[in-house]
Formats: sequence, C-alpha cells, structure tokens
Amino acid sequence: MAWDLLGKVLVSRSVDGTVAVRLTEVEAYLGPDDPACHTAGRKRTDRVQSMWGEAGRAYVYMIYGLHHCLNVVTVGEAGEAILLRGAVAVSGDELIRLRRGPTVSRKHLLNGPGKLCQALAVDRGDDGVDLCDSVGRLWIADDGTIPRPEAVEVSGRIGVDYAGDAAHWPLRFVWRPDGHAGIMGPGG
DNA sequence: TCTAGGATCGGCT
DNA sequence: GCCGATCCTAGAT
Repeated sequence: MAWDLLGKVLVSRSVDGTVAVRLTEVEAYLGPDDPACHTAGRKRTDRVQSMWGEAGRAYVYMIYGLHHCLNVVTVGEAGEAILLRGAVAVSGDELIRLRRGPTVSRKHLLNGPGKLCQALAVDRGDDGVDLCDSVGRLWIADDGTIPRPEAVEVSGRIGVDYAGDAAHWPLRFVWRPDGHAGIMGPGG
C-alpha cells in the first residue's frame, strides 16, 4: 500500500547523470470507487491506460498543461495508483538544483508532485515504465529504510475538493524523519 | 471543432 | 498564507 513506499528510493538515470530521492510524501487513489481518482467510474481513456496496466509500473500525466505528476500503479486490474508528492534528495543534488533552479531553497526543492518530476526529468515519455526494473531509466530501490509509524502523518488528500467526501479520506501519508507527527483521522 | 476544468506552482503581501 | 497564470485533456456537438 501507499505507506510501504515511504522511505523507498526513487532513482532516475539520464544522459545528464543520476538522481536519487527518498520518498517522504505519497497519496493513494483507489480506483473506480474513488471519485478523486482518474479511473473513477471505470474510466479508461488513452491518458489513464497505464493505470490499468501491470502493478509496479509508472503512470505519468500532465496537469494544468505545464506540470507532470508521477504515480506508481499498485493494483493494475483495479485501476489503483499512488501519487508521489514529495521527497528528499539522496544523491545527484547538483543535478536536481540545476533542473529546479539555483535560487530554489532546499525546502522547496522536492515538496510537490510537479517539482519531483522536474527534478527527476520525468515526463509522459516515462508513462508505463516498469519501476521494479533496475536497468531502466526510472526505478524504485529499497535500501531497507522503514519510517517509524509515529513519524508518519496521515491526512486527507490535497487539491481534490471537487471529489467531496473522498477528499477527506485518510489516504495521504507524510513522513517527517526529523519530527513527530500526530496520527490524524479524516477531518483532522 | 469547441468548451470547460484541473491530483500545481511561484510570486507577492 | 493567499491568489492567479497556464495549456493539455476529455467530453459534447
């Protein structure tokens, strides 16, 4: 599930070099029964095709015409996926700064899905790639890091108010390695 | 072909 | 912390 992705290392390799980041913030989308999900109502357009593909693959889409968002497909036949919202740099710091801009503060480097994709140079071309395949351009590595449960904050999802109650479902997981996080139920 | 809306970001206060 | 730019995608005609 989404929780298991926290602490995992997302690696992106390109001609410019390699970037690795540790995932700290994810959001789950539960498929046809989730109004906030792109596969709500069993929708199956070209864009969401990879969400119905194999588990462990990437689903990359463009939002607001200018940003990309990277998801991990969890249950392909169910159209479920997990949106990667935030991370901290592990290696390739210079390349990340180069892509994000030299004036961007460390705090704002990877704290959003669009920023994450920019730092890792992820775009629609990466849609459908196998994230379990370490010889690929993009994959997820596991170095054994497991967040302490008390350091993980659970809350409602961001930017999906249009989905009504579903926006408040406790499907957003934020790992705060430095501090403590209270466990919050739906509604705060 | 046209229209409406969106899983965001960055600048300004 | 708040607000508006931006243009791709999907659905309707």
